[in-house]
Amino acid sequence: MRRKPNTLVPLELNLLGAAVAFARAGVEEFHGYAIALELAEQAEARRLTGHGTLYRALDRLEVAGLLASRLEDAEQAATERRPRRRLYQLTAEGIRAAPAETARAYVRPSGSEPGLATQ
Amino acid sequence: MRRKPNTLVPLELNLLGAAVAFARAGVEEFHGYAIALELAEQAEARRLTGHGTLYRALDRLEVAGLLASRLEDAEQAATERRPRRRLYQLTAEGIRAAPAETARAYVRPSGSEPGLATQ
DNA sequence: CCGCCATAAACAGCTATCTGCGTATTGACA
DNA sequence: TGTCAATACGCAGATAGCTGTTTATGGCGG
Repeated sequence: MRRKPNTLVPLELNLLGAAVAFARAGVEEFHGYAIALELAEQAEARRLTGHGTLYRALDRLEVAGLLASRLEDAEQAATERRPRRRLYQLTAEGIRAAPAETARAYVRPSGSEPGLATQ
Repeated sequence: MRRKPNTLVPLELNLLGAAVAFARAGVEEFHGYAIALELAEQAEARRLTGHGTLYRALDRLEVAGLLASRLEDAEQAATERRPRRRLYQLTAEGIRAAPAETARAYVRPSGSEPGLATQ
């Protein structure tokens, strides 16, 4: 797809928007599978079958410095009897890179909350 | 299946035999997926579709005190980029409970193939 | 001896992340 | 403008372990 430097492909914009939406909702960190479910539920965007595309896009965003990731606490995963998650967080650069419309485009009005729930 | 106390069902005997075989081969600890692959390869026993049956049988053996398990080191799994394993080990009681024939039955000597052209 | 029922086994699917491979798309350049 | 190459995307499946639901089976009471 020979990408133009310093641009984001639609899926990346989408994910960045999702990250902003999470942040607005007070969720500092999110993981790939959560986004996969979200996208599947909204039936929006691609199917992301197998989630391979999604995880690779998240990787790219991290490499680009727009997201930062850490592995979740191992004990947490163990007590909840599930695989360990990789938790992503918006960086300052990521916030800058996400245009307002992108975030709005993702948030998709259900009732539309005008005020920003901070932090 | 209303089991008679202090007996093992075939699958459990099979797993116990596998554990003995591993121990004989110098492998102190093994994990469920490894056994699943082993069984699938040998095309022996049941299909164990989804591995659910296998993991439940391992659980039963642990509850019965014939196996002991621990979660693998989280860093180990992380550096190898795979889910964390549960590592099983024979207990003294497990060794006692595994009759010699069971172990031999599992090991299946690969030395002698009577008339079968391998494929 | 036969039916009841506890439970093992089979089938299906979830939770998470990641890799390999073929195809589609797109930016760059001639 | 058309071609080429880089790369995103979609599909498939690997890696591990675990749960829910139905079906099969075997021990035991009557």
